Amino acid sequence: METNQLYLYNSITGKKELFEPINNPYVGMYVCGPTVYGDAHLGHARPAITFDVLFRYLKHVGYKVRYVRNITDVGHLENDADSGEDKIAKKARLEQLEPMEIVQYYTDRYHANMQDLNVLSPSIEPKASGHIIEQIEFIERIIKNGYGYVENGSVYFDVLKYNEKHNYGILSGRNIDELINNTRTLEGQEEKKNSFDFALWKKAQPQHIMRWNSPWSVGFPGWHLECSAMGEKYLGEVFDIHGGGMDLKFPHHECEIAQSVAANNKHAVKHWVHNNLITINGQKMSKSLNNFITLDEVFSGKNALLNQAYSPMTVRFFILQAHYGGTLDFSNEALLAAEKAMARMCKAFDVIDKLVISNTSSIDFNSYKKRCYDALNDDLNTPILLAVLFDVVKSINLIKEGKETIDAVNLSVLKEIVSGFFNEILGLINQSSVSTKSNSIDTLMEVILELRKNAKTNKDYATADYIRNKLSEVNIKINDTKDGANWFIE
RNA sequence: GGACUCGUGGCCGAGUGGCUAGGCAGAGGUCUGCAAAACCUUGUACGGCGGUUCGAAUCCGUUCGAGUCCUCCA
Repeated sequence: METNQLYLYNSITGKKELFEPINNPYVGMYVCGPTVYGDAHLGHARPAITFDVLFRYLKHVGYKVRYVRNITDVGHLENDADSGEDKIAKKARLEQLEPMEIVQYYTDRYHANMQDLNVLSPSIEPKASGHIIEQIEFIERIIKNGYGYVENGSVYFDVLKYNEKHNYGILSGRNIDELINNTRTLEGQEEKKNSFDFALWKKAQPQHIMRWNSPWSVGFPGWHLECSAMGEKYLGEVFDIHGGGMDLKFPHHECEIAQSVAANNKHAVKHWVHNNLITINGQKMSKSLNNFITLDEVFSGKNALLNQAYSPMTVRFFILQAHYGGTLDFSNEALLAAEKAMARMCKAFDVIDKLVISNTSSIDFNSYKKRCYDALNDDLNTPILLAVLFDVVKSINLIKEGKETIDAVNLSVLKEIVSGFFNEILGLINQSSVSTKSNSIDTLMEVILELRKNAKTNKDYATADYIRNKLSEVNIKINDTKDGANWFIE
């Protein structure tokens, strides 16, 4: 699709911009992945799905995409920690486990959640702990260029110095003067020249279990460094897209920009894309606020905030029903609405193979297809795309009822729309058609429905209702239609 | 306090200077032994107050409210 023009909102310019790869047809995309010290929650599903769709769409239109999503397994500090203690190390002590054991455990669980959500694996999933050498080398370059200083075994980034020639705050719209006035006084800041300087390398305290040798001290890399180092390693000094949650804009991504400019004298990222947050009761869902629902809990329904379990596909649909740039508020009502909406869509798609093919078509499915592309090309507008697909659903139903017609050519376009946009790009899976594929149960139900049909013919409604009610108790639902009865598992 | 974002019908959520978003719920209907489901039809919303305009929910100002960030947490 050479004519396809994707416009993406660029956080750094604040405008929708035509996406043009630096090195067509190759596209490099880096997205901040999870910190693996706990189970993923609903909030983590949002960036994963957002950038999964972007990844899928870029591939769909013909680009060769290398998608790098990191695993953060070192270097992060507790929000409320007494004294800057590595998050993972702390949990390790509490649970009497090796840090890497925890990393492995939660990484596996994260992967399982992602698979449930039908999120494709990234091309490369690098771990911070596996790139200590690259990070040290990156720091050396920053120091050599005069933007880092060593103090007591730790290395800090000199923001003020950087800001003389460059613009610190370019992404988040902050300026240094405000940072000076507004930064709170915190403990453990004495080593830094300025409160807003950030660490590139941190000397390990005795309680830190995760530690590596470096030219400056035995310690661990700073919190923003891994993305700069790994992005450069796998995507080059300059690459196309960097994604992540809104909450990462400052300081994380701001610091990344500063690091890359300090090391290479150029901006590493052409296009910044930020997804918004999932809120609950209007507030950000996060670990620190302790108002989160893990994905496992959503899928099982085991959380006091949940009225029921919601399938991974319901969650995916729910997230896609909102534009990635806006907040999305969690509620049982909204999840339930998504579940029903998705079911209705799937049921319509199920009847496509049973549609009667006419000589002419009263509906032009190519125009739907165009609207699908238009929706995605306008800053990945998945809610609009879903609205178009609901128009398609309506058309399918009208054809089914004989009120509209479809010919063979349009039928193939219709199938293309479903497999292309619904399955391939949005990554949704029609589970109603998948779950009923069991030969023995099919045969069994055929027999039962036959017996019930006979009962109905004989006006033995007591027996007919008995069959229906009893099976309903085990979630096998029977519906009578004018073409006979059908059944499904609820 | 500062930076930024947002405020749309019962709920979720698009959009935008004049033309139906969509979904869920509700209402009416079709179908039907009954039920359920399915399908069809249906709503006239854009925080308050000013202003610009032939015309604003959409632009500007102001006000109220909410949120995110402002930390050595991604």
